[in-house]
Amino acid sequence: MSTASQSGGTGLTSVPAPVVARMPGYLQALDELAAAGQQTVSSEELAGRCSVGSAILRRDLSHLDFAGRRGVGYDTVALGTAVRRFLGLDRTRRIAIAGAGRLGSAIADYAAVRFSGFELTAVFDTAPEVVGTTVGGAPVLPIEQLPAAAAEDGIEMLIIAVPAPAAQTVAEAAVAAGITGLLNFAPTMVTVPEGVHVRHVDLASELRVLAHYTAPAQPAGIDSTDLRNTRPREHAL
Amino acid sequence: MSTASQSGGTGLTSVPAPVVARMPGYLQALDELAAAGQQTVSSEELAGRCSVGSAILRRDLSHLDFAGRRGVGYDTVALGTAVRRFLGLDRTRRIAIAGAGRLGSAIADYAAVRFSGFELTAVFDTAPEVVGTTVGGAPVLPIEQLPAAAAEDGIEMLIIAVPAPAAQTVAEAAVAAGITGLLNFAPTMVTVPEGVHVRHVDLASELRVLAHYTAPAQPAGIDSTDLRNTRPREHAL
DNA sequence: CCCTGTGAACCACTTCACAGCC
DNA sequence: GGCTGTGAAGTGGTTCACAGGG
Repeated sequence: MSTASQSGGTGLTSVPAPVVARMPGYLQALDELAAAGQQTVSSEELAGRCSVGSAILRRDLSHLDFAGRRGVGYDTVALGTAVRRFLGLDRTRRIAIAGAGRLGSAIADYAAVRFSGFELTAVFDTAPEVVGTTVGGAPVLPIEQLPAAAAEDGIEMLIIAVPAPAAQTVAEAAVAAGITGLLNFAPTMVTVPEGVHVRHVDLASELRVLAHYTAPAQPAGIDSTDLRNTRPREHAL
Repeated sequence: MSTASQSGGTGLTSVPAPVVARMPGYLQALDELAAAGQQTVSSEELAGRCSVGSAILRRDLSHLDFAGRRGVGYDTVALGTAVRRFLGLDRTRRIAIAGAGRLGSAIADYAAVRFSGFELTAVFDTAPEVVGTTVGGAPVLPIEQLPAAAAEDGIEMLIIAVPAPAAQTVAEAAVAAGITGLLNFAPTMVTVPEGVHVRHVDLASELRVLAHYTAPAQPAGIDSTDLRNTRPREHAL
């Protein structure tokens, strides 16, 4: 069985992954509403802003330790707080970036890194000419210092923005340093031991998926290049 | 939030969105295998490389106009061709980037943009000092020329890498120019008319989701430490 | 009434298991 | 024997619709 240990792990009732994935959207909308001075939202309105159905929004929120007011709606600030806590953002999370190249620098300067409950602690790189400089308000350190800096500053997450060949090595160093969350931008799959979370973000994949949806209808025609398979299976749809 | 809306104009895709999302992973693995000289793969081996089950891989491939050989496996090159066609990458797709800032430049230089079946045709920006330069091998043009360039060069997809406040405006210009696929990196939701596909890629959301999974168990409420590698490719940047 | 919260129905993707072909 | 392709069963997220509180 491949990935045998996948859902077993930490036993208890976990929140479905799709629900977790929607939470940041709710949080952003709530922050905007709160900033605009709106005190309450109905599930209908909030759902509309997030392009989801109101039923699913209500069910998602039922996973939170929070209740709305029937006949009224949700308190924007209080719900935002609840969602933040759910995401583990009720305290500031320390993050670092591996790779001070163009991508790493762009990410470092991206406001979200600093204003969404995160604190960029360091950027790691191997190139001597960038070590010692500052990127996105954080010092660029030699990658050898990752373990020490991670332990010292309590870094919990690492954004991997290095070339593909270096990604696995960086990931392993990060794991060894006690980091348990990786956001991998390198176009390579990294493997990590159980207990470490990796989210892989791949521009090429995204573009390719988009390409599928923007492709004109092409019924499989005679232009087919493979002639070796004698059975031209007809697909059901 | 990820794109779930398909229903392309011609009623083509009845292929489930999760299947489409996994195809790029198969393609990359197949390309690697083919480059390594391996002629056939079993579903077991290919699935292992993509961290999915072999059953799901076989079912995914059943959506293609392609057949493997029982007792042998799949021809790596031929299957790669079939997957490429499925993704609409059997012909080169023209793309452009809006925003020649750090992020836009990083994306433009990203090899995947050029070596995965895409051709970067132009980069658009408003800043006079960058217009006229070259980024990632493509000319930087004033954003006003988007419609003309899109029509002239047959641009089908646009990567939005502009500041959030400009994203919706850019999206509307793109739609008006006949572009039907948008990859939005701006931390804002853009709304488009039906028939246009948007994939939203949000670093802040990714980090927040990761924060949830790396958060220590919480006293009140539901702790969820869900390890499942749920959707290996969904968001990017 | 209005809007939330949720049991129950629904649907869609996943997984199993094996028939069919190599 | 090995491996694909697929009906059938299983699972889990979504949607419905209404009970229940303000």
